[in-house]
Amino acid sequence: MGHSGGVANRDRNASVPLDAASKAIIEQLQEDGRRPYAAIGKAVGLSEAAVRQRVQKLLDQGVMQIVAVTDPLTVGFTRQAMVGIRVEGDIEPVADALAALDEVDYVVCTAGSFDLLAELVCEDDEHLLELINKRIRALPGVRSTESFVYLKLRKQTYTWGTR
Amino acid sequence: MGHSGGVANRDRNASVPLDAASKAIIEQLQEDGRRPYAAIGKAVGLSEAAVRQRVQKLLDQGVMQIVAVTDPLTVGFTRQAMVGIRVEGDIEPVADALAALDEVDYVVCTAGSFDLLAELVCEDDEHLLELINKRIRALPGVRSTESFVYLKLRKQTYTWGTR
DNA sequence: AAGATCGCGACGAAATCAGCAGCTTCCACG
DNA sequence: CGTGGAAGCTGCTGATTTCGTCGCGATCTT
Repeated sequence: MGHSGGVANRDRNASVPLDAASKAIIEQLQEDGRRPYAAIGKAVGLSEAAVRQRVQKLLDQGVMQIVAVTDPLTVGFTRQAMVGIRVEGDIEPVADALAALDEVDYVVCTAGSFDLLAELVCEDDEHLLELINKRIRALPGVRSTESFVYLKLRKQTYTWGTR
Repeated sequence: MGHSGGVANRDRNASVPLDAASKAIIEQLQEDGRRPYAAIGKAVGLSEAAVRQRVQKLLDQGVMQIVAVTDPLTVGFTRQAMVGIRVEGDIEPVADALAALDEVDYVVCTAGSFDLLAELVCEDDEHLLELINKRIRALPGVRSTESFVYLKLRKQTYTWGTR
């Protein structure tokens, strides 16, 4: 796929333990992804070089990524939806197949009345319909799906900090 | 709230028309939010200053934001969930109330068997339980909720490009 | 048609980044 | 205990990038 790979792709469940300094660095970059290393260093009490090394390592490890995020509705994707999926048999291969689709930007395994949730980004209704009916429901192991078409995005933040 | 505000907070439904150059710039920054302006300029055929001015405008307009994103599970939030909510009466005030909660990082109005979807980020089970039972279900207008606790994040990308 | 506005390219000054060497700390191991 | 090694931090230097500003040309405005 043309994607550069998202968080949790490198070490799937690595659960890298983060010390206080790295968490503080992440919080700084959650506020502004382009904040200079020196400014971050001043805020967290490290030298500029140390911050740079840590940031690079966090990126390499896949713990975080620094990217531009947009509201898809404002950049030409007029239809978005969340799809709840019930699977029979192994969930993993279905999750993998979903993750391989370019229009799917988010896949999560869940407990509850769905086994998987996937967020879809489409150009129009026709595209969305084709994706759900022809490609997602056709995946082996998919028992049923339920779609929630997005009407309005109300909140989208990335600054939840760390603990 | 302590949040800096997400996409679509400034001009809610602004739908700013983006020309090809701005779209190309956004795509560059979706790959790497720290890519230098000069490199972006070379890729999209503009000068460094032009890229810089356009990026600044896109940020000011709220069309995009450049931030660090992480898998919350790796930074100390052990419990995440999506909550589907059925509302009676106006949806807007409920959406506003949800958006005001710090633990809620994502709120969207949907068509389908839920009126709203909200993503929650919590520190532990107790925190999650308290949030759903005491604060979300107690909101006026909330008829019922259904929770999907996250077991494993499989894909999370922001590089869907533009159209 | 003159004037105003907007976006872009150009350029210099200042800030930032990248790589490297040296130092300290902390363990593991003999 | 003492030593080797790894990891992390700092300070340094040169290269790169960012930032403010200016002038130009195209497009609108009146």
